[in-house]
Amino acid sequence: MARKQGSHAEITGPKLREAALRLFAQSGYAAVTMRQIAGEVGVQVGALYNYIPDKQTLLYELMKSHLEEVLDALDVELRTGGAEERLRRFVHHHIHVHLPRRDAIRLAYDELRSLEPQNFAAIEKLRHAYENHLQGILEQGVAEGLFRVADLRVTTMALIGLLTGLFGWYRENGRLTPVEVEALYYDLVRKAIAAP
Amino acid sequence: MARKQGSHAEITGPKLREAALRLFAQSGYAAVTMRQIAGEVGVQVGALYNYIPDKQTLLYELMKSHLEEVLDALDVELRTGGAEERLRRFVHHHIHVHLPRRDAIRLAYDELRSLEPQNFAAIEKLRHAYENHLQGILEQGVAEGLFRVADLRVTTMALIGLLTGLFGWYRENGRLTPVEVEALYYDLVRKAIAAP
DNA sequence: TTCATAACTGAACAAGCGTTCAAGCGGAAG
DNA sequence: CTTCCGCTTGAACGCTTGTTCAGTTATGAA
Repeated sequence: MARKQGSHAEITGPKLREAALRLFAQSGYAAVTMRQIAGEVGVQVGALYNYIPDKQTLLYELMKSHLEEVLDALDVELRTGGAEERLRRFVHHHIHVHLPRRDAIRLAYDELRSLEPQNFAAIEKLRHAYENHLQGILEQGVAEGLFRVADLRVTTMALIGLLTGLFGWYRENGRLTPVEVEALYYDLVRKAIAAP
Repeated sequence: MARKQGSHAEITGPKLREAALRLFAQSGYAAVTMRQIAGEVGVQVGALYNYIPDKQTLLYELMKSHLEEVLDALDVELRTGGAEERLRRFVHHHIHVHLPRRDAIRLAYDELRSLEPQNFAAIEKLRHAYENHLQGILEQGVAEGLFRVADLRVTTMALIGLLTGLFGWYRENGRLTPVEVEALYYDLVRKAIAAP
């Protein structure tokens, strides 16, 4: 029977994932050692292997659970509405979900190359699902005559790049609040694809 | 007296830099071993150290020489012209210089974290110089009444993100030629900041 | 209080790391 | 042809890597 109290498992498990996420995002998967992670958790290396089968699976699970979480929330958010309203919600969701999770999105974009082929394929699929949400909104907007998009795929990828670049330079304690930055980014996106 | 023919130095040197650039961009600095690089060059590990003092300096020199090259070319390109013309040349230059050098720009953006503090500071400076070129164009455009920019710094960073995201997904043998993709990206940039 | 066992320690493992260097090869200079 | 030396080899160095595991600790259940 599983112990419910007094067990460290329910502390060490999350601490391990937090530390790994932070360190992987900061220094890159290959540059982080299991001993570094153990040090942050406050435990010896060997103890980590009560929670994960190996380092590669740890990376994969971190990326997968983040992307699934974000996609689930997005599905709900975009269920209804016109193209303009859905675009606004997409930008809002993208920025507000990721800003407090900068480490997670940097993993999802930078560390694809550190995944073994099978894991890579699974994560790539989730990333495509995310891109396709935006692409669907653009299609809808074109159909509604609200947007003008010269090339659907290129515009989708360009806007994803625009929105994701934010996490490379934004600083929590900088000049602008998340709300201000969201308004500025939405304005750029909206104007870039507005029908004349 | 330096040998001019029959010496391998003038073959091995460039081959080393090419291989290192490719492998670093592909797998990340930390994940690439000196033995892997030597293997690609067709030489034993020890031989590499006739050309570089150590691995870290190799990374630094690759990033530095790429950025300096790009900046020098940009200085010439943007010397004259109105804001609209200079913006067009900036986008043209950015895309056409980097597309055949995808590895180099990925290094410059992804591997900043692999640099030791002193090297990091030097590279960061060059990156800022690049961003400031675009920012100068935007300022000029606003002064000329051609562009409308709500926040100069945010717009600069957003557009850099937009333009740089391209190198994450564009494929040489894909559906679109560099010229087509440049036109599409320029259109997005132009509309995003156009004065009404 | 006793017992079972989840959680952790501490040491060990083979493999691989960046870097060094004595020794040898082979083409250019004399 | 002989000498010289830039370039390369092949082995070695001390250290770190991810992972394993027998043994210890400490907790909740009985």
